[in-house]
Amino acid sequence: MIQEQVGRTIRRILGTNEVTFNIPPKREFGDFSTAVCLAQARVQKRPPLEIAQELAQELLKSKLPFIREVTVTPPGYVNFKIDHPKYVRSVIERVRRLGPQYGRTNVGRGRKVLVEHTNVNPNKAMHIGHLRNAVIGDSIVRILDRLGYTVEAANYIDDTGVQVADVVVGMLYLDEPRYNGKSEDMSDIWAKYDGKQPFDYWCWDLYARVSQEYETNEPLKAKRAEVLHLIEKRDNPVAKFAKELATRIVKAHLATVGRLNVYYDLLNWESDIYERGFWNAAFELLKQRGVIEFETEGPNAGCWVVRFGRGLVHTDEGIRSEDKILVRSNGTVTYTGKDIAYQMWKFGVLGRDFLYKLWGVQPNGKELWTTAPDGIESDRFGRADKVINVIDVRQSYTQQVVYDCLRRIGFVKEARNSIHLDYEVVVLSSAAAAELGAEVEDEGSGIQAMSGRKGLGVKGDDLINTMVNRVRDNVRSPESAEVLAAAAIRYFMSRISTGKMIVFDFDEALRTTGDTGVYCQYAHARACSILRKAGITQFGKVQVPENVTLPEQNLVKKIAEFPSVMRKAGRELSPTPLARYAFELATTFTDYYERPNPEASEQVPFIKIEDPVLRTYRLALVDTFRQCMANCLDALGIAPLEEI
RNA sequence: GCGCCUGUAGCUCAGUGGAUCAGAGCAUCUGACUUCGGAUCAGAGGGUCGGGGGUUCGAGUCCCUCCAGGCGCGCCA
Repeated sequence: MIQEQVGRTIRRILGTNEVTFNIPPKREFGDFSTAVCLAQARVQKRPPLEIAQELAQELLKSKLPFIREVTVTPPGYVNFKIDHPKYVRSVIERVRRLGPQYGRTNVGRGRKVLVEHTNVNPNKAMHIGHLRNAVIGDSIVRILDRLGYTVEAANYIDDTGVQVADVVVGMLYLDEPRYNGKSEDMSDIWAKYDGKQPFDYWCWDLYARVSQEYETNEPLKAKRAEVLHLIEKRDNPVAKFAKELATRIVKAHLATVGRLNVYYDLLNWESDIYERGFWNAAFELLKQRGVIEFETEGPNAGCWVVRFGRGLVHTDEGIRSEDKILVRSNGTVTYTGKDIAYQMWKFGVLGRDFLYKLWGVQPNGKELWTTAPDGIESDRFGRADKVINVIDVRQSYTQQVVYDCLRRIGFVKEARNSIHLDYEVVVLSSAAAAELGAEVEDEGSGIQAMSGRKGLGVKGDDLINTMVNRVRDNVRSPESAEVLAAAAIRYFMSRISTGKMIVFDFDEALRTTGDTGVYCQYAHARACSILRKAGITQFGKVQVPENVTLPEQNLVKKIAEFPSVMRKAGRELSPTPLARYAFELATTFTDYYERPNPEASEQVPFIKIEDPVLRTYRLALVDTFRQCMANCLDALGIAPLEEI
C-alpha cells in the first residue's frame, strides 16, 4: 500500500502511467526503489540522473506519510527509506481493523463473472487431473470473490454423452443378469453393484472393462449407439437409469472435491440443455445472421458448417476441410454446436433459460442449485458480464471456435468477455504408470497420459487418502489430518503455473517438508499456539519501538504485500502467486520467530519477554501475521489450522 | 503442413510491464533440540536461464531464428 501511494504520486508528477518498484542491492540505499527515471530519460531526452533529482525534490514536497527519506543513486535510481515505527503501526492497525477482510478489494464491484470448472464426465471416479481443474477453478472463484466480483461457480455435467452411455451399457449388458430391453424395474441391475467399494470406484473398473470388451465384442458395441439414442430420447427406463447413475456419480464427485473445500453455486446438466431446446434457439440465430451454411458438395456435403481457416488444408492424416461442422449430415448437432448455445446462455443472450431446483446445502453453508426439468424459473443464474471456462489446454481450438461463433452472430462484447482458462494436463511418469500396472506403450517419451478407457490413472480420493495416512501420526486430531492433507494437495496443485504440465510423482506430491502447504499450515498453527500460550486475545494500543529490527521490517513489508498479490492472482487468473506468497510469508514469519532481534546476543521467546510494551508489540506482530496467513490460505481454499 | 504451450541448479519449480534477479524447495554434505510447536533453523557445494542472432544504457524477461519435448487442427465427446 505504501508503494501504491508513492507510485500514484510519481505518476502524477511525471505523467507516466507505469511505475514499478524493486529492492535495492544494498540496504543502505533504502527499503525500495524505482528505476522509472531511466525509462523516462528516453521519453524526455534528458539525463536520467537529472530527472531523478527533480523527482526526489518534488516527492519531498508532497510529504508522503511513511517515507522518511528519498535519495538518488546513479545512474538514476530513486530510493525510499521507510519511517518504520510509523509504518509498522499502520500495518498492524489496518490488518486488525479489517480482520478477515484484509486483502479484499472492490475493483470488481457490480460485475458478474461465471466461472465454470470441474466438468467431469459422471461415469467414474475423479482422477488427479480432474482435481487440478477443480483446484484451479475454485481458487479463481475465491480470488475473484475477494476482488469484489459477483461470482457464480458452475459445474457442467455431461450426463448424455458416450462416456455415461458406456457405463450404462456395462451395467445393463456386460454381465448376467442382462437387461431385457423394456422393463421399468432396474433393481436387479442395481444389485450388480456389491457395495464393497465406493460406487464411483466400481464404475471406474466397469468403464475400463466395457471399453476393452468393445474391441472384440461387436454386439456389445452396437448397444452403445442404442443406449446413447435412448438417453437422448429421454422418457424411457434406460434414460432414467442413466440419469440415476450420473446422479450417484455426481454425488461421489462432490464428496471428493468437498474434501478439498471445492464448492459450487450451480450444476448444469447437459440433459437440461437438450430439454430446454437451447440448440434450436442458437441454430435459428446462426441461420438468421448467416453464420452457418448448408454444404451441398465436398467432404462436408449435407452438413451445416461455419467457415473457418482456408478451406482445404493438409494435415498429417491427409487433406481435409477447416470448416467447422455444427450439424452432421444425419441431422444431429455436434458438441461445439451445443456449446455455442450454452455459452450464449451464460451471458443471458440466448433467449432461453433452464429451470432450477435446490440440490442441497454444502458444508460451507452455501446453497447448491441444479438445473432440473421439473424446477422453477429464476433469473439469478447465468446473465454474466464475463465467463471463465476452466478447461484443459487440449480444448483450446474448440473454445476459440465457440467464442468466434458468438462474435460472428453479433455478440462481440460477449465473445471478448469469454475466457478459456486453459491449463496443462496431469500425466503419469512411465514409472508411475508401470507401478499402476499399465503396459507402458511409448517407452521413449517417459510420460503416459491418464486414460479412463484404460482405467489408467491415480484416483483423487486415493491421493487424498494416502496423504491423510502420511500425516496422521503427527497430528493431534483426525480432523487435522484431513485438513492438512487437503492443504498439501491444494498447495501442490496451486504452486505450479497453469501452463506447465504436471508429470505426477507420488513423492513430490506427498512431500510434507519445505515448500509445501504443510509448512504454511505449520507456521499458522505455531502463531496460534504462541498467542494461546501468551494468553492474549485482544490488543489495545500497540506501541512500536523506535528501532524496528530487520526481521520485523521484513515481516511487516511482506504482510503489506498481500492485497497486491491478490490483485495479481486475479489479473493472471492463477493461484500460483498466492501459493508462492503463502510460502514466502511463512518463511518470513519463521525468520522473525527464530531471531526477532539479530543484534541481540540471546533471543527471548515472545511470551517470556519481561518488558510489557515490547512483549505486546512482538505478539501483535504474530497476530498480524496469523490474520494475513489465514486470509491467504482461505483464498487458496485451505482451511487454516489453529492446531496441528 | 499450420497453430499453441514448455525448456532456469542433479530433480520439482518461482521469477511482477526490462534494471539491484541467478532464486526457492527437494536431494547431498556440515552444524543446532531441558527454550514461544524441530513437519524447524544456520551454513556449504551445485547455473553459459535449450543454442544462436537482434533491439537497448541494460534481456531469464521483448523480437527473429534454430533445436528438443508436449498438445491441438474429427460428421469423437
